[in-house]
Amino acid sequence: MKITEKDYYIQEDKMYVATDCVIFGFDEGNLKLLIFKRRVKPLMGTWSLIGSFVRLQEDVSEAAERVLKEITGLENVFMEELKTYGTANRDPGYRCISIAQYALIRIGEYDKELVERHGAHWYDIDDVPNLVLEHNQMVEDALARIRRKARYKPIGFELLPQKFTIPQLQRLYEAVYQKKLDARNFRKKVLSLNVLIKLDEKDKSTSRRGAFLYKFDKSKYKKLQESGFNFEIS
Amino acid sequence: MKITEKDYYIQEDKMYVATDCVIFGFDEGNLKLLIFKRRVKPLMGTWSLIGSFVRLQEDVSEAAERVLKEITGLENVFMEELKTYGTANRDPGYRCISIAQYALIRIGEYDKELVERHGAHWYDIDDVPNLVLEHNQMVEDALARIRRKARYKPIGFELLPQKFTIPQLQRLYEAVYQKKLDARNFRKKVLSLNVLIKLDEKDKSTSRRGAFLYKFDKSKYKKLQESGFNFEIS
DNA sequence: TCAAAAGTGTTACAAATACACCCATGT
DNA sequence: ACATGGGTGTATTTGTAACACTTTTGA
Repeated sequence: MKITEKDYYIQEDKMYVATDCVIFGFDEGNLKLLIFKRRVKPLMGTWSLIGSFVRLQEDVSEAAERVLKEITGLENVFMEELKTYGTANRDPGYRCISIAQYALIRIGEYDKELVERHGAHWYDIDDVPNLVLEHNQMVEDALARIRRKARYKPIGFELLPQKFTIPQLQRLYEAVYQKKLDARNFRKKVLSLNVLIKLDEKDKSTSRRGAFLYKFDKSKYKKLQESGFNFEIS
Repeated sequence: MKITEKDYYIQEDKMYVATDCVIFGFDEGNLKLLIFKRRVKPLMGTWSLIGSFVRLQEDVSEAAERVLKEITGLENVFMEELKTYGTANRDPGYRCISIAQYALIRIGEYDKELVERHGAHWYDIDDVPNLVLEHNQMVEDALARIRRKARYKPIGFELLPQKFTIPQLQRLYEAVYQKKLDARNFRKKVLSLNVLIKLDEKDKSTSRRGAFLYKFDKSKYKKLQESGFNFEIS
């Protein structure tokens, strides 16, 4: 027996539900944020996170995946709910709550043409302009989240290309934690986690000597994500 | 200039937004959950978390506070967003997303008459019956959250009465972590956090000798909540 | 040959763990 | 006097933190 809306809920209030996406990338030692210029009213032309209204027939997470794919061309990206921004007066149009998500993506793997067509731009995380509504707050909250989370889950690793060097991984952690780490201690700790596979190739783009490339042992990496670890370092 | 709904949003979908509240308490060595019997259709008579639709003119968090007060009489309770349950088909009535919250309350401080009038009941956390919709999932997720969170924030402390003994605090942590802790190490660690004030009174309800009562140093306790700590123990 | 980043080990210190007995009191 | 939970100290282990020099190689 299908229960119809009319029966029970009709006297309650309906509202818009949106989802906004804080998209982090990592490049050249800097943590970066992908934002774009709004092409729709209201507030057309201002910088904004990507987002969308959630449709009746889609999950909230599907809406986030949809908009991410529309703009970056990416699918199967690490994405997680951040929190709900649900104050009554947050949207100047009509009552609308937003469920913010954050995503970690590999810069270089997204569709550049798509991004440009949508007026998107990567900003250094320390250099983000004013965004629409409370989107700057969302970015701050997402940053705080990944800074905490990086201490017990190998979350930062989602941001690197498939093959990466240990100094590269270290620069990522330095960007996330915003402090210099000791190279010996870092290497020791990372290798002790036992999820890296050393390759025979070297990356010579940052030094004459070159640094060995590594990749993740996917199954061990997954176990580590489930069990967590403790990554306090220098 | 007030922007009206009609201008921009009218072609988008609206839906119901609800909030459900996972309410934890602690008593006699057990972590407990407050649930109640639904008095409204659909699914009248089944066990359920407390919850409510969010109204157009109230914040999501206000809706959660409203329903918590209606049923327990409590205000100014520790409550935090858990996550959104937003699949398209979760509600048999009409599209409705729910933003789950979790609250930690002091058993004994809530209004018993109110609770009974609303058909509420405290269940041991290991003994929770089947709940409506995905509410069992919400409880599991909330449990996982507090178990993790108890390791770096003094979150568990919200569950104790104003005056409490160290063995009581230990039993709380044992209930949250689901393992026995070493009394000496526990005491050492807790006292080293430097947020407890020893009182002259003893609680003799659990032993002939009695255990000294303590209370929290509120300002130090707040600082600890902000800065976090590390509570890995035995 | 030199500049610039990669790679490597050891010691000192701090924190967590394991562990067993005496204390206070009501009955 | 005894049963029950409260309270205490130390040695061991584990993990983090601090620290400086050699290697490689393209220009």
